Amino acid sequence: MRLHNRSDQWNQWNRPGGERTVRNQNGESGRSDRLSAPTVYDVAERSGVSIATVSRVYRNPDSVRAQTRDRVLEAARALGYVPSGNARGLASRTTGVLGLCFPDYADPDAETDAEAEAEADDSAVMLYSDQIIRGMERAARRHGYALLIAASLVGGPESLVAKVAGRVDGFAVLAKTVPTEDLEVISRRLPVVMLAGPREIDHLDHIEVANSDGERELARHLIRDHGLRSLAFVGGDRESPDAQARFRGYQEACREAGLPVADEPDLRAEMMTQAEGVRATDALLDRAAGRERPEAILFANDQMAIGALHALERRGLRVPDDIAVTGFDGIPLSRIVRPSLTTVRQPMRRLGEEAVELLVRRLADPARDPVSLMLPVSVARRASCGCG
Amino acid sequence: MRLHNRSDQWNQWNRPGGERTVRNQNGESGRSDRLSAPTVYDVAERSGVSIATVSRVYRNPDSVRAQTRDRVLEAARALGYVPSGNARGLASRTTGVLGLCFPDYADPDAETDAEAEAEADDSAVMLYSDQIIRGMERAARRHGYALLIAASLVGGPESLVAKVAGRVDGFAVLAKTVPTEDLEVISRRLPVVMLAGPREIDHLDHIEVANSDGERELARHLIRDHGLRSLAFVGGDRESPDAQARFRGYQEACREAGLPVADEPDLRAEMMTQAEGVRATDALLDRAAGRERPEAILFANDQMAIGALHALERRGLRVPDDIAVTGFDGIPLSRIVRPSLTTVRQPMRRLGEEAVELLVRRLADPARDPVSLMLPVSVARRASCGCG
DNA sequence: GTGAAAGCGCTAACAG
DNA sequence: CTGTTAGCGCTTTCAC
Repeated sequence: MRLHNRSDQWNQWNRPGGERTVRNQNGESGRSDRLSAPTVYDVAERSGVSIATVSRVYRNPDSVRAQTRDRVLEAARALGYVPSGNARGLASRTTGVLGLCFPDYADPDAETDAEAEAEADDSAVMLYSDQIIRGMERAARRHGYALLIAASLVGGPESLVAKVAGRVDGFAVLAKTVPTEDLEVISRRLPVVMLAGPREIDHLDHIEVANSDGERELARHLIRDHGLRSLAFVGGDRESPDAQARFRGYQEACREAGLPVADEPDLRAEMMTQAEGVRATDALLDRAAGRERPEAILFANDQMAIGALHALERRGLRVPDDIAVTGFDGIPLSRIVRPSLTTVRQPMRRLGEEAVELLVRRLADPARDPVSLMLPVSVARRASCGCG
Repeated sequence: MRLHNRSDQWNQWNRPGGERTVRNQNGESGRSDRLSAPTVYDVAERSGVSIATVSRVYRNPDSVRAQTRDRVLEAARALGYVPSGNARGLASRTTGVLGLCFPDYADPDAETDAEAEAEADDSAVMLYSDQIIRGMERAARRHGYALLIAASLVGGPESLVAKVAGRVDGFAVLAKTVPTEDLEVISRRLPVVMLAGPREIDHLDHIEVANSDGERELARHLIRDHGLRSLAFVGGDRESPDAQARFRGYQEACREAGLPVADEPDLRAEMMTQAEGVRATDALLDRAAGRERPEAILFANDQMAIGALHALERRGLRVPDDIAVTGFDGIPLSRIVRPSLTTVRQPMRRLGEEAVELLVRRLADPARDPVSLMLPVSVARRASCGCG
């Protein structure tokens, strides 16, 4: 317990703002004043109340007599008082902010010209995180939170992730964004939810998308409804859990239907871009030159499928009459290309919303068991498979 | 100056974490520990250095001997230490975060089903802020900042804007988002940049888009290159500075060309949606029933123009042969519709990037004169005017 | 309903 | 290179 707490001492120790008062007495004001913003002390002094009351006016207005409150608010306005989120957070140990870390798809230093060119292709990728951001922002707002976003950037101990972690009450992480090791440490101190990837750390909440189910249903549709029997699958990076799961769904559908089950995708593309879709298609067709070509090519994402559409057109093959094509993701472009692309829609916006719900829920009850959600997807039957 | 500062006293006063140590001695650990996160004191103790050194390891790693640093880092890792952004911000008076306040386009409580339906139309609006967010996030990251976003929501003294303002080093505001009065107060304490609207407060930095120039050039193109002489303009809300400026550009082009200059748009639509575009088109054509119809309709945004495309098709009018149509904004959909829409592209992504640059610059030099940027736009000549 | 006291966890001179 | 010290501005019991 504290000794020597005579009032005069404490005023000096606890309220070193004596100089602030002097500054105000000097009549300084206006723009250049920005460096030393007014504090509760200034507002308290000007309105003749204690700092506690000023605080109450902002935290819980009803606990202060209306007259007092108005005096405080008026003083605050006159002074240009803006409560410091930092001080508030420090004292209350909450920030009122949720966070999102997502992968750094685009190089921030990229040439602006090249950007413009690449935008068409690029935008599909970006929309993924855009949608999640949108979903999170809305849900967060509904719960009274703001959203702090940062694309990941590897770094020293002072990485962006750490910065985010230190400024939020909890946050979501897109798969492959933050080193598992870091997450291990951070998640011991605040709620983290993993999005759209493997769970990695078992005590975390976690949301994934039904990749495998979606692809299985899509393949089933091709087999059962269109009677196709000779399919080919173009996968993605071996490391991508999404691409893996999609291939697994494809395998399952083949197995179910009594078709030969491939061990591996007929082809893999690392980046899963349109360009790679073109390449893959050409390779596949060249390879099948002698024999009969597949009746359908299933791609692990829309980008590649759209590339395939171009490649096939160039080769004079009609989609879906000569060959069917499908994608995965349900990016906006998929609805627009000709023929429109049959694909599996991912609920990205909802992913963001659910992430917030999970965070809010865990904040309310840190002891609850880790949750793992699997969001359903839906097959969009369009022209490229012979529907619509 | 402080009296009685004997070490034993000060340890007790300055480091009330004595209890924390006890807690650790109790051997508590694991998930439920989340409430009392480890601090610099814990890390310092465990690694046998002072808190200052711990701090240095994170702020300026090179100022600490490698061996010491590793000890600290190891202790931090073991403890699950995450630096508190709040404490850091409070002590250093900076947050390393920039903010963005944008309008609350979509009701966060909207039915999710209805949302899905509305998405097509909705997405155009949303993309506006999405693009800005994207631009800001990238630029912010490049400068080492994270981005805090929040759609505006009116409220008491504790509005979201205030929350954002209290947690960032500076922020951007989309026009019509924050009450000017609030901005007045806030901008006295930290840098604010106004985006895509009138400047409102004259000492603020401010970026707008060359609405008037764009529309003028577009109208010129119609008049000079396509030889059209009878034009109609469908505007937006009387209060919208954007819509106003676009109409002004249209007027200028008419004046230049010696055509009759309208005082008012031929028609106004408040919301500027596709549906209103349909309505406006029908109204315009019905009104002109007897007389000859205009050779072109210029809409204040793409949404309406796209609605017009539908309406015209329904009436059996061919675009651009029977009548030309133009929009404004350059939303993705404008490139996709048939005929593709001639429009004016807004550099929304760049808006976000420039906003960050302005903020960073002002942070570096608070005394510099307020800047007002006007971002150039470009006319996209496509099918709906008879080009492409 | 209001005030006084006691920190929240970190940074930032300033010494050594 | 490392430690000591003095706050940063606010929230929070506890008294009154």
